[in-house]
Amino acid sequence: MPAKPRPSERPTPAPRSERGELPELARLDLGTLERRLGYFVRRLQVEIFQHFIAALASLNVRPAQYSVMVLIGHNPGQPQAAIARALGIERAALAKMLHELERRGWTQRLASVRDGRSHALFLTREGERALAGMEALTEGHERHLERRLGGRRYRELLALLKDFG
Amino acid sequence: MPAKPRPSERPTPAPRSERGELPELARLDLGTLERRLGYFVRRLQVEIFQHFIAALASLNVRPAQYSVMVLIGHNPGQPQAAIARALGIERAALAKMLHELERRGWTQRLASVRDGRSHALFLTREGERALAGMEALTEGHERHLERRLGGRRYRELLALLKDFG
DNA sequence: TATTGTTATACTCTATAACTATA
DNA sequence: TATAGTTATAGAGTATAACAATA
Repeated sequence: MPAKPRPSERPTPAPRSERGELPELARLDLGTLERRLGYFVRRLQVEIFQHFIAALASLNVRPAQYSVMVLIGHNPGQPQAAIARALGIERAALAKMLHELERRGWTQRLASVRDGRSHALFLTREGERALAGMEALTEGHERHLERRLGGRRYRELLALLKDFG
Repeated sequence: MPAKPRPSERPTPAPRSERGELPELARLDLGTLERRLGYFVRRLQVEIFQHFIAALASLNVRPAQYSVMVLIGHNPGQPQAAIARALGIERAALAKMLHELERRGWTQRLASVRDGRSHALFLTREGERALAGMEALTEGHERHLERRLGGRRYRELLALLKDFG
């Protein structure tokens, strides 16, 4: 549904984009946002997460849950604090998430033999299977991003960010 | 506070980072997250937003509020729907935010003369001043990001993302 | 019929504090 | 005294549906 022109109600003419087209779709002026890295990073992150959630809708898995499953899968036996620290999330948030993952039968907490305070985390057999399913869907999601961004931009972004992080 | 080594409680040796150091700080294996653009974009976005919020703490302005102020400032007289669409946020969320911005005396809603349904948005005189303050602090924030990421990576990221969005 | 702005609801995320049990 | 895990709370962000007024 094509929108109608938006009225500018002041003598001050609303600035137009540099491309010179008519304001039919009201391409607004981003102003100083054009120079804010956070603005563009946020827009991209939101788009990526939305597509990720849709891609994994059949498993009803959110990005944060996926990242926890991956980390436990690659680091079995680690305590919760180590996982939380590695992902930059709060211990409290992780505890709540693990409750849910355990309820689904995907993760397991075993009392640590070396430190009575900590829980060693593992995936269950079923959790391994679920993770395999997530990885298959996530691969498809990643290939979608590659097409969406263009292979070159995708690779350059990944290299820049990975090198930094 | 240096942490102690984390126990791996299974025969399976926990994978270590490629850098060969001892697992004193338990650098965990990111596994397949190493190939997920969304993971790195999210980590960067969170770091940027945290610093932004701290940098503008004296004004108590959140990133979304700042982006709305900038857009209204550069596109005076636009209706709410146009602002919401340009920023990719919900009309409902914007309505709530404008309530707050209006309460602070920074924005103004005038009934549109051309469309009885819509409100033309403007910054007040005070809003213009507040925005100027935000821009000064945001510039400092942006220069911090440039140092943090390295000037080259900062510029490359901004160019890649801006060109895409 | 469709759109604008609004309100209400629900759910997720985040941040914080307080608590216990261990170290 | 510090840490690990837990619980509870509050706040922000997001998504959705419903509604009145207007187009």
